[in-house]
Amino acid sequence: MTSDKTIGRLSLYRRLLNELLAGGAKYVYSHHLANEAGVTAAQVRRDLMAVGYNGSPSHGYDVSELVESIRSFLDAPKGQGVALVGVGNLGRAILAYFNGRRPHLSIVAAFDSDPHKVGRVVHGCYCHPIEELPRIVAEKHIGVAIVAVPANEAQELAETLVRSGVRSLVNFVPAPLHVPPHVYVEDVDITTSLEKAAYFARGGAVREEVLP
Amino acid sequence: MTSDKTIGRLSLYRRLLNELLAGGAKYVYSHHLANEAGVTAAQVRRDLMAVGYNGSPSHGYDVSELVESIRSFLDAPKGQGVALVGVGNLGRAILAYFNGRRPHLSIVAAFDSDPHKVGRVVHGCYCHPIEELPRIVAEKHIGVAIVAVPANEAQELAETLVRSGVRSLVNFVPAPLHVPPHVYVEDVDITTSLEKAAYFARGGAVREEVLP
DNA sequence: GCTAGCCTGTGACAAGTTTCACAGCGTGAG
DNA sequence: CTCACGCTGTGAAACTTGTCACAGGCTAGC
Repeated sequence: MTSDKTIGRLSLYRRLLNELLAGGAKYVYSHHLANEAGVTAAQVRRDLMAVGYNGSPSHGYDVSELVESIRSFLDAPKGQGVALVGVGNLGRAILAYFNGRRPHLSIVAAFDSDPHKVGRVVHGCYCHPIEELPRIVAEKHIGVAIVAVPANEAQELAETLVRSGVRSLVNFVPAPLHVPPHVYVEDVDITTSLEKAAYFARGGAVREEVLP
Repeated sequence: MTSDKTIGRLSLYRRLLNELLAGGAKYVYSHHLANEAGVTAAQVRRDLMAVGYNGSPSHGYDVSELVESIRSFLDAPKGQGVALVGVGNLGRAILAYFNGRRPHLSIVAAFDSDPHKVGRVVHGCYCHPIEELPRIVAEKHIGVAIVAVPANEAQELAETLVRSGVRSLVNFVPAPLHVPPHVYVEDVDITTSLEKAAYFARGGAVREEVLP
């Protein structure tokens, strides 16, 4: 029922709220959070309906309580293990990016088919041979996988992952993956993003914010 | 008038069509292309209305003509230069990713504020000091910039880029950039993508908490 | 030459998402 | 105490995006 886009914004709100918390703020109004996030106040309030936390009309939202509500809504109760497949340039950058930062959502295993990479520890993560993927994914109850392999290996890999029990993929390959309906795919397509940006660089982009 | 999402799909269609072309296909039907792209046939036809190319009811679309039509619709007539700012792990991966592959949309300059990176050639791209950004962007008529710097430098950088004449940003920083309305921002937020994937990995339907 | 079949292009409709607008309430000023 | 204010939560309107369904037309086979 809760939409894709709402989930994405909740993730963003949480990060912004954590910053506010670090800055010492105790309460926050929807319009303030909206301004930080670049959306409207009504949208923030609508999104927060999904998590079920109620703010006070006089002070707004209690920042730490709201963070906790979003956390219990978004995060799996027991944490969630993530597998990274493909330890090339992009895979290594992703590992570095997430390294240690996220306790509840960490990359617990890396895989590659290249024997030169297998056995190495990359940014704190051991690289297993791709053949062991089904066993390790099952043993560690990994539900999410990041696909960062060459394009021609992606579809076969996706099928292996799904057979091994993965429920959700983050796909960095610029080609659509064909998976059964119960599997969620989040595409991160840098090529398309760049081409969109190039298209809108000419012609008119219409946004509403201004420089602070 | 043509929406964001249509542009993204056109970029995808073009890549799929190029693959078909490489495979020797001469004609393609909307339902075939739709199947490759993971969308419906009606959507493909609707999207292609934007580019103005007409297929034939009997053979479908002429692949190479269609590719050419999409190209002339999407790409800037004289090509488009792209700047990359931030030559860290992610920036280097992006450089490697795009290296040489795209003639009409190539990264023509890289920038970093770290003196250790300045002057080095990374994946075929010279790294300039950040201070020279306004001059080089103006001289090379760069309209698109990729933002891959630490989060706390992103907003200031965005303002510098906009002042230097950049019209469009691809933002890899997990925080929204505040820019004037004429500037387009394409967010590529890996953190949010992963959190979305994690959310949908569990049934999604099964909410653990109900009303208090 | 005619009919059956399948395709495209597109108006009309449906679904999904965002914004509007207002009731209701707690707070602080007078 | 009372009033006015400004905020939240939410039904309903507005807008955006995707799908349906069919007219029109080319082709193939008879």
